[in-house]
Amino acid sequence: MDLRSIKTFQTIIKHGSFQKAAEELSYAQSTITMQMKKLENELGVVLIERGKPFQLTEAGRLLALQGDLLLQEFERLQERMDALVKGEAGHIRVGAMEPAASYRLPYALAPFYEKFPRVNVSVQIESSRKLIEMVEADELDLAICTAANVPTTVGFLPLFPEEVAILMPDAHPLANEKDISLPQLENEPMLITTAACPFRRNIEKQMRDRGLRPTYRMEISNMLALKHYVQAGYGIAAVPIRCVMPPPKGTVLKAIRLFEEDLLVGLAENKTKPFGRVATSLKSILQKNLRYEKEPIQK
DNA sequence: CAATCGTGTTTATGTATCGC
DNA sequence: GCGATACATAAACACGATTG
Repeated sequence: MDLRSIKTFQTIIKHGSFQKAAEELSYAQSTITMQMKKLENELGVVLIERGKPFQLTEAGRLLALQGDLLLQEFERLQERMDALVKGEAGHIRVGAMEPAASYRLPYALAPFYEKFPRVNVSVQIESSRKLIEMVEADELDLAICTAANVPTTVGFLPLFPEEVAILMPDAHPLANEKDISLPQLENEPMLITTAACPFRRNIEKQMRDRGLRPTYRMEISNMLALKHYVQAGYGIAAVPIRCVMPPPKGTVLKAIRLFEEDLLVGLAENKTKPFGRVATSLKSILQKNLRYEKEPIQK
C-alpha cells in the first residue's frame, strides 16, 4: 500500500468518478482502475461498490476517513523534513545538573527558542557523572555539568564557577559573623547532599586538605530541597548561591572564606559525533548565556 | 463509465567488478 | 572487507485501444 493509491482513492471520492480522478491526477483511466484493484487486494477488502453512481463500502468509508489523516500526517512530515534540511527544525537532547538545570538553563535557552521555534529540545536532569556517560553513549547532544571522569571521546568546555556559600537560620550563632571560615564549620552539624554530589565532594576535599573533618546531621539527595531543611532549623548547609537567592524567610546566606575553588561547570559534548547546525547554534547560545552576573551575598 | 488487454517504460533488485 | 558503480533482469507501472 502506498500513499499514491490512497491519494487516488481520495480523488475518486472527491469527484465521484474514476475518469475525473484520472484527469486531475494526469493518469490514464486504466491506471486508476489498476491502482484501486491493487489497493483492494492489498487491504483484502472491497472499497468501492461499482455502479452508477458508485458507492463506498464500510471499508471504503473508513479508508476515506483514515486516508485523509494519513495524507495530512505525511504533509506535516514532509514540511518538517524540509525544515530539517534547511536547519530550522530537529530534536536536540540537552542534559544538565542541578542547580544549572533549574536556575540557569530555562533563561539561557530563551534566545535559542526565539531563533529556532520549531526545534524540539528535551532536557534531562542527572548527576554530572551520569551526564558524561550519556554524552559518551550519544544519548545527549550537549550536557551542562562538572568535569567528572571525562573520557577522551568527550570534550569539556569550562564556562563558569558555581559559587558556594553557607545557608543558616538567622538565629544561628554564626549568623552574626561577617563571613565564615572552614574551621568554623568543623563542629557544625551540616545538611549535605549525597556522596556522589560534586558540591559535597568539593567541600569534603577542601576541609580534608586543611585537616578538618565535617560533622553531618542529615543527608538530603536533592540539592534544591536543602534550603527548606535549613529553614526548618535542621542545621546549616553549603549551597550553590544560585539556589538560594533570595534566601528563604528566616535564613541568611554567608560567604565562606578559604573557598578559593568553586566548582567549575561547563559544556560536555561527544567529540566523535558530528555537530549539526542547530546543535552548534545552541552551543554558542549556551556558552554566552549560562554565565551570570555575580550576585551580592546578604550580610 | 469502468474493466481488460497488449505493450512500452520505469523502477527495483541481484550480481559482478572496481578502488580504497 | 566495504562501499560505490555498472549492468542485466524481473517486477511494477502507465498507457491507448477496446469491450461489456
